Amino acid sequence: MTLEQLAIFAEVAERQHLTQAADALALTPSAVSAAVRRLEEAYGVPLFDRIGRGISLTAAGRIFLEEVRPMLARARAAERLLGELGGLQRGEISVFASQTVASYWLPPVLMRFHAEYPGIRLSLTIGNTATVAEAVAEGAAEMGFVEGEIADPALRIDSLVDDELMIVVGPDHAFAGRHDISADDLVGKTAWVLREPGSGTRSEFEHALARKGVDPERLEIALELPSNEAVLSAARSGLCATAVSGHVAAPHLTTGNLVRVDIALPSRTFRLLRHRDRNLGRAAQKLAEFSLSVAASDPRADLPVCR
Amino acid sequence: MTLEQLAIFAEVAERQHLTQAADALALTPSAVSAAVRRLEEAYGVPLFDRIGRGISLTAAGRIFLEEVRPMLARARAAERLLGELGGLQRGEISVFASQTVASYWLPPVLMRFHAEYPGIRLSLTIGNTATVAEAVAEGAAEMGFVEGEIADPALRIDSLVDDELMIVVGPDHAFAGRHDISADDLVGKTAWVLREPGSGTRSEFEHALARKGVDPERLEIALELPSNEAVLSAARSGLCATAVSGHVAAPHLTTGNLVRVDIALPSRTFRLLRHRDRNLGRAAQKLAEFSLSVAASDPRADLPVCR
DNA sequence: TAACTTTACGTCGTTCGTAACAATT
DNA sequence: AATTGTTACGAACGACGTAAAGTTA
Repeated sequence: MTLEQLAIFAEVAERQHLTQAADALALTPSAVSAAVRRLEEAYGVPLFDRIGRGISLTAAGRIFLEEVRPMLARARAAERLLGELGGLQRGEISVFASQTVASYWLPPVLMRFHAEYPGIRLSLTIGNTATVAEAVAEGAAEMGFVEGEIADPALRIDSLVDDELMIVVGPDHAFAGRHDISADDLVGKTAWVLREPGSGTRSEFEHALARKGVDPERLEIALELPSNEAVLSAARSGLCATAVSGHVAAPHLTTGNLVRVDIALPSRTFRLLRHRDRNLGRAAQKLAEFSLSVAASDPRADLPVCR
Repeated sequence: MTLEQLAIFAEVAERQHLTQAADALALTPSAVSAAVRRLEEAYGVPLFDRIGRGISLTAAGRIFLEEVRPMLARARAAERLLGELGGLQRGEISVFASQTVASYWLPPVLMRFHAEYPGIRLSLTIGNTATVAEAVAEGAAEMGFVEGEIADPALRIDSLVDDELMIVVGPDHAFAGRHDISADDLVGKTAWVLREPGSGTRSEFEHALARKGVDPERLEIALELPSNEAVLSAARSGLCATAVSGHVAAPHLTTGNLVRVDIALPSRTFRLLRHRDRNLGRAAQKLAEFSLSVAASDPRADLPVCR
């Protein structure tokens, strides 16, 4: 039983006229006749009565037609879907990303992509760097976004934008506006509100301090909070300093709610992870290009006041 | 896009293993590989990633698989249906029949058929002789049952059983038990309750009387009733006579509720109508044979006391 | 005669299997 | 070395079109 046979059968059955059906199908009456006969003989069921010089459905044919019609509809739907999957009209992309990039840099990229290709469903899963890399390697994610270093031979890695870890304070804080803050001032001269231990931001900050010769243990930590927005709210009070990703701080710096402290911390890079061998669908490929071009257009576009 | 291609795709997709899928499909890996490739190239959509020495679904492939699975299920259902339509497990037979045969002789035949082939749906439509013949000629009915003569070159006609028109009265009626009733006695010696003008029974009765030299107009008609059971109920009172088909009267004669008057009226024949050229499905053909054999087994089987 | 379906037959394209090949574990 | 997927190629099969035949209105 072939889809073509069924389509031919349906066409003939609905027109009750073999020649007209043949025209509609762009076939010769001979081919149509043969196709119907094959279908009938394969199952031993007469579907049409050859009556006089015409043909008309048998009872079995009528019943079968009821089954065939919705089936052809499904087939056409599947065919259309397959075509759309090749184009950019339909699809589903699974993206894994680590905390910061998922929360700050990525959303506007995804939204812009969605605006351009509304038929593509995007699903974003947040995980740590290892989780993201594993998902991409296994194929659970089409692509991943992480901050920081990663090394996996199965992965193809592209740098996107630089992210600066920065120290911010409220405008009323003693550090605000000053350009002579040294690393040593970070201990004793201010209280700190930081992300919780285990978070990427916290560990990066501590490593950065250590590289500057400051023992993180000596910081006066007033509070540990489990979200970026929480520590920023605390800093806004002017009673403490905090350290966050530049992408996190950016919107607050532009409004003047927060002020950056003029101490350089090492920057890290957002990276795009793709599988080395696995082919991306056209949609996913487009999203990857999208991310790369957004990143390339201006690595600092989202950090207008970070200098 | 072929059903076979889809089946192959689904098999490979579900096993994530081309060779195993090939075994399951009784094909060579080569054929399976080629089939998948054809499907992919026809629509320009990579459905599998060839990764290492294995293959795994792409995102597009996963989505497509969700569409393909229910579709293959439908296809298999249609295929099964087609097979069953050829056998006697499924089907639908439309039968047209005229009043008397539809109401009395046919039902037990249909019930016996149904008991043997419960998967076959029977639909019975009642009409007059002309309606029935037309339905069969047009194909609206697989077969028809009528009483009396019919002539249509498109129809194949078989005689089934004889039906006697008979005069019946209640046991208290003056005619009951008498064997010396003549045709002339039918006028003036009893009141009549008859089926309405236009019914087959009424017109046949009047023609029969006319052939016996009795003017139907002279009958003392007390009441005209539109159903066989109604006239029989009236006759049971003993106050009138009536004329009905032997098949209609039979059950009442056996119980003694009614008595037949010993006057011979011409008999008519129940006939089976089939289209001369149109092929019956196996089920319908079986039903026709069924009717013929029931009729042949004993033409009087349903008329035990009609003599 | 005209309309319609079917049969006969040659041709072309598709799909299959065998066998060799390439790549991975 | 064994497993797995792919390519090359020849053979079998199926479907199509042309042309002719059979049937009916």
